[in-house]
Amino acid sequence: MWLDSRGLQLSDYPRPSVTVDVALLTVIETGTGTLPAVLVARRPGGDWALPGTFLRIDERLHSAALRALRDKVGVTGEHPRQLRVFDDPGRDPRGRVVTVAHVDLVHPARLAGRLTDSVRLAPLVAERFVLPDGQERLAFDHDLITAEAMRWARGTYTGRPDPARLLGGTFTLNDLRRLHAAIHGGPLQKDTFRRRMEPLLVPTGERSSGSVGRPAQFYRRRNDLDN
Amino acid sequence: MWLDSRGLQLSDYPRPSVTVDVALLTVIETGTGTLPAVLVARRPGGDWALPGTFLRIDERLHSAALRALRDKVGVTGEHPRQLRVFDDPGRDPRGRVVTVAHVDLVHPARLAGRLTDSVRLAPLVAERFVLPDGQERLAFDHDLITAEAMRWARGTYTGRPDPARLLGGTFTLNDLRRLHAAIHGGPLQKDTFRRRMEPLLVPTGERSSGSVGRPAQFYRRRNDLDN
DNA sequence: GGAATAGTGTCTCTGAGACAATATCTA
DNA sequence: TAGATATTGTCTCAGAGACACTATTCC
Repeated sequence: MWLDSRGLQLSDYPRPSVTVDVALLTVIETGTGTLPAVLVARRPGGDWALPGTFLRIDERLHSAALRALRDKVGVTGEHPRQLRVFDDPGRDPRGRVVTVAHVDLVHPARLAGRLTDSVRLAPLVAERFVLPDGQERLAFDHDLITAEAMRWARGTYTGRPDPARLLGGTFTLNDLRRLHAAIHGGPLQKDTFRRRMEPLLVPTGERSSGSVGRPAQFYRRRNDLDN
Repeated sequence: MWLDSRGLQLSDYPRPSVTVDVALLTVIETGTGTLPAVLVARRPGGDWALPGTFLRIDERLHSAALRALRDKVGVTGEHPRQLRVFDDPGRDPRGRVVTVAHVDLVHPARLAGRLTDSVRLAPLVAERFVLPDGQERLAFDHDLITAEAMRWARGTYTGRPDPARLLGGTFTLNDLRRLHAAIHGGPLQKDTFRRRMEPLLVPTGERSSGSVGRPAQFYRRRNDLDN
């Protein structure tokens, strides 16, 4: 066992606890259009927070993030990435806790069966995530984390069709444009958008039907790029 | 004091230690040209590592990074930023330690007076940082950290003249181009480079002299942008 | 004048952005 | 047919990239 110059081991020193928190983002269809949303879980006290957990001593951050998703919101199969560490000394009333925030962006169908009274989706309206019960803020500093997670999502979607496969296998350019408008938070011109995206897509040959107007070509992502 | 449902507090649970490590990058002039370099410190065992320290329980990451720079390499006044957390379970032989890697890019004059037998600059040659004593690798996973730090540095210098003020107040476009070529790792065309940079600069009116060839205009950074 | 370095003119490509026309479906 | 949506034509503008030319200094 390793000992330092004073004969002490690492665990003899006071040190902060480490948690992971995961901002699991998705998009949902509402009456007024497509909106980004984040998955939140109700805590014992009744307030809402991102799923998170304490990092165990021999655990990797990625595993802890997966465990938080499985145990707190019943979601499996995601691929959370590190966002950054949040370390404000007053951020957790339980004691000194720094958290490694993670983020992922997933298809809403992966979450649909998991929603309960205490696991909900909070849609983004006017740059704020709207919580159930009309609550104003997420617990801890999770409002900061979700804001940074949305910035990450916008970054990954600019210039790429659908890296998180939010649209499934095939989609029309209108589907894709509505998705990007939702994530970006504003309208996008259809011809410019088409020309930027088309080289990254391949038409399937099938066309939409059943609705009014000229049928649209279906596309899928070119898989020779990180689309 | 906060207690959980089992009557235990946070410090009753086994948990990893947290360190911060700082990749302090700079550029140095050598006989063959300008090269990026990273500040390394010799450890008791004789191997080289980035300056780092354990995060104390009530300390912020930023403060710990500054403390590591002050205590381990005698450098003050820098502004390290978070890179990401490195958490490989075997990365530290002393026990379970995750590290929050930080990075900053500073003028070599800020380091020149601090170099000693055990505090040195390792220049980047052919995508590898060359250590003193002909040693192959940095301690722990610090080779991974320095590689990611260089990626960060390249990102911050693309499209901006000199955000880290590596050239001081005034410089010619040739000075600037040599700096960018060193950081980017390859040659840059002078006319294209000039046209991209000139809108971000303001000429001082003075011109170089004393050497062969047509004198060059001196410039400084426009400070109405994050240059 | 010759060597060396600084700075500019110009051409080609590419892509964004905007407007408007044309095409093809449903009701 | 009218209405709705998809798709394309075209014009302008800006910037990257490349090549070659001109300008100004020191020796």
